[in-house]
Amino acid sequence: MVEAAGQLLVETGYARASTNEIARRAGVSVGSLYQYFAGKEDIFREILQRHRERVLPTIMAAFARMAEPEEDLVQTTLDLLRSMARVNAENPRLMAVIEHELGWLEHEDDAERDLVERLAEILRRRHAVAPTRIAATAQLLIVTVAPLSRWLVHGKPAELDTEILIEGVGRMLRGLLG
Amino acid sequence: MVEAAGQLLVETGYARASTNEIARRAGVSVGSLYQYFAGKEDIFREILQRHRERVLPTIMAAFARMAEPEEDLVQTTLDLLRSMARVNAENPRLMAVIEHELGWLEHEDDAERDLVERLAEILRRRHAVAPTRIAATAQLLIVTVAPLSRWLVHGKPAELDTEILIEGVGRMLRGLLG
Amino acid sequence: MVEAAGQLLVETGYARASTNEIARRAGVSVGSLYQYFAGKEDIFREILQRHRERVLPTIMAAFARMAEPEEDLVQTTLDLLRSMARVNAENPRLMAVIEHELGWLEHEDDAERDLVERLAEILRRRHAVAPTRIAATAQLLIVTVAPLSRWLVHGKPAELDTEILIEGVGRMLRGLLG
Amino acid sequence: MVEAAGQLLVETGYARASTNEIARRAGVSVGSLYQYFAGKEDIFREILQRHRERVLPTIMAAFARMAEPEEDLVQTTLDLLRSMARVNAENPRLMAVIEHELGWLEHEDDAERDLVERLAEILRRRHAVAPTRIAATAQLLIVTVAPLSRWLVHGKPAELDTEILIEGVGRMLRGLLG
DNA sequence: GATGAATGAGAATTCATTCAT
DNA sequence: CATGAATGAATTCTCATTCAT
Repeated sequence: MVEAAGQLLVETGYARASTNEIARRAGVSVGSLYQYFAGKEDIFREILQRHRERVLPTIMAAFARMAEPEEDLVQTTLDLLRSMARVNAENPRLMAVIEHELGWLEHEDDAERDLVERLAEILRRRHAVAPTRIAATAQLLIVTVAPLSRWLVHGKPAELDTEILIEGVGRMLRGLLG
Repeated sequence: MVEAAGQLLVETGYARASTNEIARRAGVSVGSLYQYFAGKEDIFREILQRHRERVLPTIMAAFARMAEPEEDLVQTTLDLLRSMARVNAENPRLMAVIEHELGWLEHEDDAERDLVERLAEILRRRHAVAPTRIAATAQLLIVTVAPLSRWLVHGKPAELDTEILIEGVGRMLRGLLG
Repeated sequence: MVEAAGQLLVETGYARASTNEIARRAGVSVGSLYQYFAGKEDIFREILQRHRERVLPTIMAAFARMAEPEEDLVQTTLDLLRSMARVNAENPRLMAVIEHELGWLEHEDDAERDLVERLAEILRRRHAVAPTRIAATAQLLIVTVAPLSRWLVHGKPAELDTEILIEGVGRMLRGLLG
Repeated sequence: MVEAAGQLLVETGYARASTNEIARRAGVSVGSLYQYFAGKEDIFREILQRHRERVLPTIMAAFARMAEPEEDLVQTTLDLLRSMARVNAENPRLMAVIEHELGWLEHEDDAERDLVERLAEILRRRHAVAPTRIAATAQLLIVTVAPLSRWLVHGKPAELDTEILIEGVGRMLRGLLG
């Protein structure tokens, strides 16, 4: 059902994705759909939820490595970027549309705030940057890496080599963290 | 009329902004609206268009300064970031909604591609980076600065100081361009 | 629902017969109407269809009699004319409006072609006319009888006696077939 | 203007032929259109009117010949049929649509009634048929020849030879007229 | 729990007609 | 007379949601 909704979201957009059609594609009745979801929005909130659950472990794994003092911060961040790009690549169209069309139904940067908090904690423990700059640096990392990972998948022109881009990002990160 | 549409977009979102209500607010009849716009989408496309026309001069002015060899590339880029944030700040709610709700009707690839091209030309003339890295660097600058400028206005937590963030961006840029 | 549409068609014509009003008269919601019909045209196409299904058995029965060698061709054709006039007379207003207003949505060529074919076969088996004239004669019969049967019901001036007219048609048929 | 309306009538049908589009095609403003016509219906009534004015002289000429005792009634009627078919052939699509779509805006069989009257008078003077059958015969002739002439132009299958059909009609007429 | 027909408010869009310029 | 922008009532059609079976 959520899958059917995802398909339709990609094909027609949120507005034209009707609950009846979602149910039809999922091979259930509209009635059943309303047994499991409170309404149309709720289905797409679930899509968002699953998206986060898919992405979060990747980020957490990267954070775990970043927390290790012997790991290079820049390298692990670039690895994170690569991982995120890989996750996005699983269903690039869907990921793109989730970003484009489902933004309005989340008030909760809670998740993002939490990530920033964790990253700040890591920077603090590793004495990676001056204490006054920790919060801003953590934010900047999150705010920069996320759009980049999406763009790498569905925005990047084909003629641009990914590794050269990643190397450029590495320079940016070294400037920020160095 | 476009103004009325913008207001409604902010207040109710794209889906609930009806053409009849837009016309009513603009003080004209629906018929007139359809004399000037091909349909609902078209009105909002116009909003997008005006948005771009509002933003482009700012970018072009910054590019002009970047092209001057005596200007510091990083400083002018940060100025660009500040200018864009200022433009976005003129009507933060509208900008936010344009981001969140109107993404699906833009195919602004051409516009962005053009910007990247101009920026690449500047980097080339200033010998700012190695020739092999020009394209990637230009892309990275655009892809990084654009979301940042938006985020500074409608995503940034209030407790974070803008200047510290900008300084962080400065470090990233110096890393990239240095 | 089709009945309600028929009523409205008679009362107001195709253009002024709105889907909402049709639904209201049928005692259902517009939504239901659109669950069963693809659109406005579709409802009226169904009216046409039912009309044909009502008329066809009459024609087929007459054809069956015409196929019998012992039956008089002219008499059975006149009987067909009378039957068709009777069918049209069941709801003369509706038949008239179907003629006048629904012509543009029929491509009944196939149905008519089939009738001509069957009639030609009958003429051939009965050696009613010279082989070279069979096709033309069958066509002529169909093309002449059909409008006549309609005209008898909703075109004929009241002061004209039907039987005298039918007798006249008999003369024509005898001329054609004799 | 009437020409533009005729074109549109053929291309889109009465319902979709808008006054604005008619004016545009005619190269005048809607305002002007309403200076010359009382409304949409009026334009199409004019089309009907011109249609009749185009057809009537042909019929009258044939009637004049029929009135001559030395002319063969059947032959002149067949000539009329040929002439009418020729008139229809000038713009077959338009003639067909006029019949199909504009029927509802004429209450006036006055014109037809007049024709029947004249034909009856001719039959009476020529003693062509028994007095009791004059009215019915005249009607039958009109009612049969009119649809036939239209059908010859826009309904007749290409593989059917016109002259064989006309010959068949001749037989019918000879049967009818004695 | 599942079903899916029924609902009907609400949306987008059209177009005959008017009237100030 | 000509113009054509403006009008807005009316129409077609959609779709989230309900509820009796």
